[in-house]
Amino acid sequence: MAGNSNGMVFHTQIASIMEVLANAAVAEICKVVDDDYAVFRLEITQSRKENRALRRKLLELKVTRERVLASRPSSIKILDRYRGMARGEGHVTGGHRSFVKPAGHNTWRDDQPITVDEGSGTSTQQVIMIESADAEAAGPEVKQERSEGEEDPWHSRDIQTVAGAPQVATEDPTTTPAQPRTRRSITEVSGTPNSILKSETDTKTLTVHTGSDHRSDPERLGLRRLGCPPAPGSEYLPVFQQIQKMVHSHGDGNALDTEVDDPSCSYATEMDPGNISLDLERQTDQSKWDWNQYSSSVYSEGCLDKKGEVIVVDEVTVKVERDVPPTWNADSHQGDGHSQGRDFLDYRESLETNPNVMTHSPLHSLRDCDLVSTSMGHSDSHLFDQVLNSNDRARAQAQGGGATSGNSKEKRFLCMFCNKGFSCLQKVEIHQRVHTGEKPYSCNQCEKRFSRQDHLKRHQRVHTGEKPYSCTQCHMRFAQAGHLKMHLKVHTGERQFACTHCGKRFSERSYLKIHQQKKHSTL
DNA sequence: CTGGGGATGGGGCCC
DNA sequence: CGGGCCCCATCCCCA
Repeated sequence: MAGNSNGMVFHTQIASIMEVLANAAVAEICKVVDDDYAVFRLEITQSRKENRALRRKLLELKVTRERVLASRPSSIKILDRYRGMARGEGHVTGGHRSFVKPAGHNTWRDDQPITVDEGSGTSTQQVIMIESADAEAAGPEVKQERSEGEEDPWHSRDIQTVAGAPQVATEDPTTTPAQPRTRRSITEVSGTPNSILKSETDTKTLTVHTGSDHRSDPERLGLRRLGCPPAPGSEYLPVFQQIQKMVHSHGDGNALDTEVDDPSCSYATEMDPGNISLDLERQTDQSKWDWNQYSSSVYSEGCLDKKGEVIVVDEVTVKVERDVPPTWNADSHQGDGHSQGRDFLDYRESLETNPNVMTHSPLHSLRDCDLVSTSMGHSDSHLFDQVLNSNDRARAQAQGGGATSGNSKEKRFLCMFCNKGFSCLQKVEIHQRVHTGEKPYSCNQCEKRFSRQDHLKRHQRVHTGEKPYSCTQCHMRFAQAGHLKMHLKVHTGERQFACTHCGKRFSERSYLKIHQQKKHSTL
């Protein structure tokens, strides 16, 4: 019995000890979880605080910008002119007074790289200008815009707990296991149906997601090569305007706030970081980069104004994704072989292998523009550092005697994007509009824009009904010589394009091509 | 499906 | 050098 009694006491003691240990373990686990959760909440809180600060800064910036614009009659003149142009397609949506494309375009039109949103206290825009100084290190080339006195959030992140959140005694923000984050310029757009900014958070990944099927775009041709890469050879890289973020998470896009407001950790709390709202999908809208907007802003209708040439990229929608290295998303351009992002990659690749890039770019005068500097995080800087370093390398190589031949008849002016050679500066500048999407010449009757003046004139025959080319065989008249030439084949019965597979002949190469695609696509 | 017309993009050349 | 034109290619729309 005594043994049993001792055994009972022993078991009781063991049970007691076990209970104490279990309680201690649970308490420890709870503490750890609470701490982690607190850290997470602090991250979110900090993000919100940063966003608020950034928003205030942007508002201040906007006010300053308005003052600047108000003091610049020429700028306002351009703005007003464009508003007149844009009355057909530009809409003032909600409180955001901005020129937007028709529904489904998700592009903005601005008269200047710096655009003022009127009538909305919440609408802000921010402009990124990547300034590539000659032979300078890539780092300083990317300017970080900060308000005065604002410290780098990476280095100075004051931890603040939200009411109701568990207190964390002394968490060193710099040593917290928080995910590295990247501050980005944020454009908050309110009232723009296709440009909804759900919330603002930091982002880790800059994803340029393009690849729109321009066929589905009513203004497809105008958007065809929008958002092409910045000019690597230019002293000033393009201005990325309206870096807009769309934060999506768990359906409603407000999950971040929801998560933040969640009750603090407890025994029952399951923390699944992967399911927390930081797990945000990237999603960018198509046809985001409309260099035409820039064109119409810089140039008057059908008139090329060389002043203030900049390259503007509208609306790069950036979303948040965890653990993804900064990269240009080349996989997101399915269905469009000429996607903008792909262009950027191509251009980067070409830079790497282009020893003769010369710097003949209309972007050179960018320095004359009083642009707002950039606000980019280091991941972005890293991204563009690659570009800029490539740019510098290419430029250095060019200066080293790559393509500077003394023979003026040589095609020594190389396109900085595709390395194609041209005999004179003007040609290469015009050609580079292929890459930049710059369309300085706009039709004053239908808002269409063109990269070349002769194309504009040719287009305007559509409105005038002028058909100077008439068929001598019939009464058909055509606006273009090529149309007449093609038409003449109707009379001659010429079918010079034969299918190599079945022998069928066609009058036009395009017919043959379609035929082969449909009939012999498997060959 | 094919053909025709319209429109646009881009290069080259001429004046 | 800039404007203009020619030419070609491509795509879209429609009958």
